Amino acid sequence: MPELPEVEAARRALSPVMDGARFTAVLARRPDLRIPFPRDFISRLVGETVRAVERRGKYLLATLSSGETLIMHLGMSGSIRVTPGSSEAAAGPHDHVVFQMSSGATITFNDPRRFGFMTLIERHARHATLSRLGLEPLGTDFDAAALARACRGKKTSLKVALLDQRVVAGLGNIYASEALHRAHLSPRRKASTIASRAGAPRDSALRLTRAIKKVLNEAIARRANSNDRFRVYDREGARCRARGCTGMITRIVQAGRSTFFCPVCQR
DNA sequence: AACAAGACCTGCATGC
DNA sequence: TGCATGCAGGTCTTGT
Repeated sequence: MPELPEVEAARRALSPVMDGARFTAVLARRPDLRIPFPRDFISRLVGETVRAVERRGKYLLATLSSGETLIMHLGMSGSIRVTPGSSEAAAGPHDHVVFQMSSGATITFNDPRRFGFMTLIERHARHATLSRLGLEPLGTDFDAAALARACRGKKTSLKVALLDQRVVAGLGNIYASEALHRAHLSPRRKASTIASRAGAPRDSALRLTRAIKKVLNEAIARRANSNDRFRVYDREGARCRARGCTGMITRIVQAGRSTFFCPVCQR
């Protein structure tokens, strides 16, 4: 499920019950998530106070008073439940981690496919993937010039480049397709074509940055991922929703993943 | 170095 | 009904 908007929604749910709160109990019910828990995961958490819950791309980061950071990733099917009061009895299938906080809340991490994980690190820079994440699409330094720079010289398709977390952090398979449609750019274009030879942003880069922000902000504002709101994702064979366009949404496979686009209005 | 393909794991929809 | 197949919103590793 989770791309940046869903992760941001999780952050906003966690922040009020975690910020300034202490871990009073930690339950790791199933040890074999994508990354195994570090040794002493529980003892390093219990008693610690959360300074803040932040998000970087699709990663949730809870900084602790000890200086360590709790990293949470929802993978493909992960979700986080926040319930008031102690509700250990409610732990169900695929509830892998349960936090009891001094704020009174119970936080439950559920993940059927177990592509998600939780771990503890001493410093952000120490985490290989985290330290290599690309532009934060809702951050202040995300603009056409930065995106063009990140795509310069890239021979992959635009869609595959947008999926690469080292280019833009947080876009996933749905919103990469949605942003490209909104920008009227073909997912098959070479990524480097949004920059001039010298690396300056073309008009397409400007349209794409605006489209990415718009698509993500709208999704955050509306919270739920209801399919009928998508312009292209999972709409193969349906009519293009772009103003004045009579095209039909097409599905292709790029880097092993479905891409949906309109071949008429996306060039 | 950059890219494609396969791997990880479970659940759901489809078709026979 | 049962069973097989293919697909899913993410990343990591392996091989070219």
